Amino acid sequence: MSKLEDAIAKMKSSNVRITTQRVAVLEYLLNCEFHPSADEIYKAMNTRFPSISRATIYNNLNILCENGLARELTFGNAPSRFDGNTKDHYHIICNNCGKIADLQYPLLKEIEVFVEQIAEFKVSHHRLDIYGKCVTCYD
Amino acid sequence: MSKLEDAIAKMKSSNVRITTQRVAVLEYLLNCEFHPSADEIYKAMNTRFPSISRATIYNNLNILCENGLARELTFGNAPSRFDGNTKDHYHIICNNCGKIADLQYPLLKEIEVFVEQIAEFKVSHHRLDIYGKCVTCYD
DNA sequence: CTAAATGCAAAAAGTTTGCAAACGT
DNA sequence: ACGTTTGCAAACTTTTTGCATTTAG
Repeated sequence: MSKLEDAIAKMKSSNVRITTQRVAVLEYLLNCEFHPSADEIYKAMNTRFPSISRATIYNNLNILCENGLARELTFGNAPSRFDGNTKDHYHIICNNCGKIADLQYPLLKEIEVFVEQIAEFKVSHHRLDIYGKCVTCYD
Repeated sequence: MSKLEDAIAKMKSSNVRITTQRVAVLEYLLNCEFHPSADEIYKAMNTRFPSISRATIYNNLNILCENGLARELTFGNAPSRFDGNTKDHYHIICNNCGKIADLQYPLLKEIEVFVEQIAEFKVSHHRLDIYGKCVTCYD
């Protein structure tokens, strides 16, 4: 079962309607080797669906994220990036060119345990981003 | 030497001009027991300076951040929050009410070392946020 | 005196919303 | 058929910019 078929099955079981545009956005995210912005997704979709609207892109991205089929990566005032990889992982971000790379690292469960102990707080998840300069950006 | 005097000394040595509004923003941040947005800072300043402009707030926040006297905490499409505490620390954020608490935890140097080893990447810093529900927000 | 900061208004950028028409189930 | 999604335009929010006036050093 391909990742796309798997994701479509997930949509069906969550009663998320299978529309052409929605599947196209999902497929694009699953096969994307970088972390696209809504606008980049819009432009990519635009070649196949010349009349697609940005609102449709945003709407579908939100629905996919709400249903665990994509992740939104927010970066301050910069446009959000989207990630079709919903497995837990961290990110490495270049301060200079903005490139985002995935970082596989053992999940920091101990910090979550610590927080639940010291604070009266029920942890749901955490986010870790490493900033710096990528190879192509340092002298 | 108070935190404010200390910060003003830092401004002088960085050739950052000491204006009434700038010092007021800085003082507000240093004494603020929460993490205010630009708008909250604007409203607080507005009582003392009825004609202050949002542009002045943003301008000063940017200058303070650029000079290491404040930190901007970005949260996606939600307005940025500002932190007068420039010592390294993490944050705990409530998914429900949005409240932000400081988290003192030993800095994760080992992850930075790891990233520099596996990736060709010069790390400058990292950010870690813990999400979940605060006491007042869980049943 | 000079360069930077202020206040104002307008612009910019990203995202959301309202609505009629089209579509999925 | 029904309710959801689409596409369009307009609205909205946060932040930035341009510019004349004021202020700090």
